Amino acid sequence: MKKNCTESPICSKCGNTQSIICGLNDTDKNEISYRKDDGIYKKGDIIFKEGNNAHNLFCVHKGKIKLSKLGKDGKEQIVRFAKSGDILGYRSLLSNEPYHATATAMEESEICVIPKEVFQKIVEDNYKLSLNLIQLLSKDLKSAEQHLIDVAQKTVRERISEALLLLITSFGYLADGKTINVHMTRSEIADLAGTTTETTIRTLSQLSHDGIISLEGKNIVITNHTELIRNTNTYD
Amino acid sequence: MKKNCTESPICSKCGNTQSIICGLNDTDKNEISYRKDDGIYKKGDIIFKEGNNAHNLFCVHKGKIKLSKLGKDGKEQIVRFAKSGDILGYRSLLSNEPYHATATAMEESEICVIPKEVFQKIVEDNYKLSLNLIQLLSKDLKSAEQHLIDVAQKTVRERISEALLLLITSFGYLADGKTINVHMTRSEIADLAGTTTETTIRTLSQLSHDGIISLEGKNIVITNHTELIRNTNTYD
DNA sequence: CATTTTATATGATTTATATCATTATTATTT
DNA sequence: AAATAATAATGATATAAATCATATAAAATG
Repeated sequence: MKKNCTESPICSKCGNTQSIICGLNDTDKNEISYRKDDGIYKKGDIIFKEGNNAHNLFCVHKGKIKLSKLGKDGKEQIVRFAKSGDILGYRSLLSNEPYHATATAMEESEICVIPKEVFQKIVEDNYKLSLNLIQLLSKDLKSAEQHLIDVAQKTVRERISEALLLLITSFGYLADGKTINVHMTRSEIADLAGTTTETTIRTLSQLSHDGIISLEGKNIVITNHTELIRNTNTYD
Repeated sequence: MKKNCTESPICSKCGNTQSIICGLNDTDKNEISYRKDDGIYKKGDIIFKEGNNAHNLFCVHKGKIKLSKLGKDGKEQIVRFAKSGDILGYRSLLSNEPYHATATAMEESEICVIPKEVFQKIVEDNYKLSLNLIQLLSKDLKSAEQHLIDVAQKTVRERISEALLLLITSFGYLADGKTINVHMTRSEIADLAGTTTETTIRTLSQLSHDGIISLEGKNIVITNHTELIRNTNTYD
């Protein structure tokens, strides 16, 4: 559910320096600022749906988003996350396809909505931007392939350990440097690791029992990072 | 093992019209023809290895290639295939990273080897090419994400059915219109479907018993395509 | 604040698939 | 052609994880 926001972020003054939009010149940024719409999405709100026609590029100004696809019997599979500075939907716009996944806000998020034509126009006269998009796609493809191997070959305990590490790289820690900076239900973690809710609950409490993590309400605290990595059974 | 070939294919006269190289102008094609090297790879030959530094773009002129990554305990996972007209290694060249996967010839293959600098130079002054690369990456990412869900959520029988369909879309049929145009061992099919050799053997003979396929020596013949699709348990 | 809903926790049971073991068949090499 | 190696085929057994069932705790809602 999108609502209008009183003060819309201005692209040329956006704090997200790592965003792909930031590499653009001021003319382009101003064009985007002028044409874009701005939306606040509440926790659980759907930003776009898998299979729907793609009309916009989404630029996450603030918040946390999960990208998921529907699998067998409607079971959800989380494919990746997005946070401040990330852009969503560009793949569909570039190849004129429907959205590949469903984007859901994991917490209150502020997202700039840039119309398809504006984005396409800017890509057309920005060779540099197209190279950056290639980098982005390469990165996403690389992690998708890795995720594939993980899910295909690892045990549930290894996959859940991987999932926790992914949450850390995606969202980081709270100020204490050990509490994962995101709230997810056991069921969502299951959708990420490719297992069931019950097994996730059991495995997390095992990890907790083994002193690797600590479950404190909605928070997951990493108490032994080295051991967590060892539990993923990866060597690189 | 690379050998010199007496008559190297000339890019401007290459029959592979679908290749990304074909969209280039004659100047670029001639530059590639002049600078490229040409190699014949025998069945089982490794074209490049996961983790090695990337120095070349590979353009498959003829043959069949499997791209695989090493997973847990050295277990192989096939991530995709390449055939005539496909290019390999471009992702690593564009992002200056080592090769992401190992490329192995599945049968005698003829592959043009284009030096990194030549490719990079051409990408630099070819905006159109960079857009095509984006399309390619998008396509690969899309299928990687689908493959992820398949492996995560489907049963072995469903995954093996998917694997057979992937072989069909990758390599097509022989002239009879029903024999899959590629030879793979049960172990390789297992590496593709993410299961074990024994289970693959059992499942294939079940599919054969159910009249969906027919196992004729090294060949797999699809006798009931509709039923094979139904066995993948996919609806789209 | 009571009530309904949603999330977490654990136990018991089942099942798909891996693993181990052996034999048969088909290729490859000498 | 004989010998060797690689691949395919089956059976028996073990096991990780799903499924089913129920209980408790926490959040959301009227």
